[in-house]
Amino acid sequence: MQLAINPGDEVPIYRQICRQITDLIAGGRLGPGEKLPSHRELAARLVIAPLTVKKAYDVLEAEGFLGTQRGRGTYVSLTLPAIDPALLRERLRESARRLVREATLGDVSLDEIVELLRDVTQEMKP
Amino acid sequence: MQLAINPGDEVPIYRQICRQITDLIAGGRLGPGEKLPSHRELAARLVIAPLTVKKAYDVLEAEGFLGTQRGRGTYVSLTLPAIDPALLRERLRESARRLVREATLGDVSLDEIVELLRDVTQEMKP
Amino acid sequence: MQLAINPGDEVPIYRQICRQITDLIAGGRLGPGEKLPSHRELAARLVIAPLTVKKAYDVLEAEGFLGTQRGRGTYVSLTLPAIDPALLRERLRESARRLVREATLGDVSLDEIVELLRDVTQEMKP
Amino acid sequence: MQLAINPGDEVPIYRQICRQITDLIAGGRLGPGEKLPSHRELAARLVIAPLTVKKAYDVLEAEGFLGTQRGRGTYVSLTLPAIDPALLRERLRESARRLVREATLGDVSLDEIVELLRDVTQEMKP
DNA sequence: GTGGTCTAGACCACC
DNA sequence: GTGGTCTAGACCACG
Repeated sequence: MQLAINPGDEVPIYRQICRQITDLIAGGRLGPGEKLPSHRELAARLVIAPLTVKKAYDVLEAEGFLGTQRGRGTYVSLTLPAIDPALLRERLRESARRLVREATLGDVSLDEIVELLRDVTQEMKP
Repeated sequence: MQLAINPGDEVPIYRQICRQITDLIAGGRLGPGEKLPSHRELAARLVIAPLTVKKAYDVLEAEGFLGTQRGRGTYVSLTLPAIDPALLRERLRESARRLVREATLGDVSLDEIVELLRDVTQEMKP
Repeated sequence: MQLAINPGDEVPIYRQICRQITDLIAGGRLGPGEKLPSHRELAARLVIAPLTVKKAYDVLEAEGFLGTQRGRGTYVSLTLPAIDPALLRERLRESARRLVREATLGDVSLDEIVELLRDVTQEMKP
Repeated sequence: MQLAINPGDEVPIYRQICRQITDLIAGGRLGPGEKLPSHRELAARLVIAPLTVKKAYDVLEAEGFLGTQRGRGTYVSLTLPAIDPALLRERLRESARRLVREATLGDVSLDEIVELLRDVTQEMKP
């Protein structure tokens, strides 16, 4: 598992980790039951404080993506969380609106956006 | 001009205001030269602190979307800011990635996303 | 709001706080929309580290009992979380089993247990 | 003897084992003098480390529920331990409080809880 | 002043 | 070794 964090970024480190791990899961590069590095090890690799990684793991566990077993480690959940369809729709709408807003301000056409989406999808698939 | 803010949201109130105003501009519902309500008035309408609206206006002015004329009020800039193409590309990519990530986790196909984008675009146009 | 924590206890401090706050909510002594003390203030009162209280608040927020607004404070949610009925049943069953087990080992009759439940209920109501 | 453990649970595995064995004793399904499987055998059956089962047996022996005879195995004690009444009362109170808390949050009436208790009691008797 | 994040370091329980 | 908890202290962003 390979993550890249950017300490100077506006989005907090622990959220960057969350985002990248859910990306890996969504892309199938992290499968159900797979073991993650211990929070200490990952912290050492990323050269950040262990608690920061642990917070990311905690959030993902609360959201149902990960499960931990004391003394044994942290694993990808066997059953990924079902999302409330109404909530999902609203989230997607908001993200779509954001994308369109940014595109409009930059004079980027809808077709170019669709192209970009395909590109990004390829990038994320395993 | 009609805005809706959500105090409990993760994104700060002043940014919610910024976002919605740029939305209105991008959608053409706020044209160049148009006058905005005073920050005090808008604050009263939204039931928040005037300083919060002021901060939003300040940010938008710094970004070139708005201009203020002392004693006369705040107006939409006559010439909207040109955005650094590289920065724009990166922002779009990130937003696209986010959309794809959410769609994948929710089992929503790319075609459905494209449909959603068209829908949202219609909604935002004046 | 008045809490009592026991640092030597087997159950972690932050969970003691969670438990007592949900108790207050369940008993109606903390109503929807009510403001909680800041995590720093509560920490000072309980003579523990602020982060410990914050963790409790974070957990309760993730569970839907509390909501926070940056710069303004932490409040009891206006809409308390709906619990999955199946999950609830299982939890209740497990708690009931535990109670019966302890009672059996101590030769306490079911009637005495019912009496105890009434007693405890009174104690928790406002 | 049939146990079910859940590695992902918040309560440690060795305590899950303790709890279930005391359950069996309290319910009469494990009588005084009865032989338990060796810790190695039980560990193999549960697919966990032998040391974990050993720890559970050790705790139960320390509490007086089990007795071991070197080279012969582990047995249920002929005389079950008397429990400190004050400690018992406090434990019962806490478990009762927990049950009431969960019931209140889930809008379950006290009568339904009493019904549930009778049900569970039946289930646990041999 | 309030919450949000990060750090460094400690001790414990579990497997 | 792993995760779980707690501390003391720092800096930032928000309202």
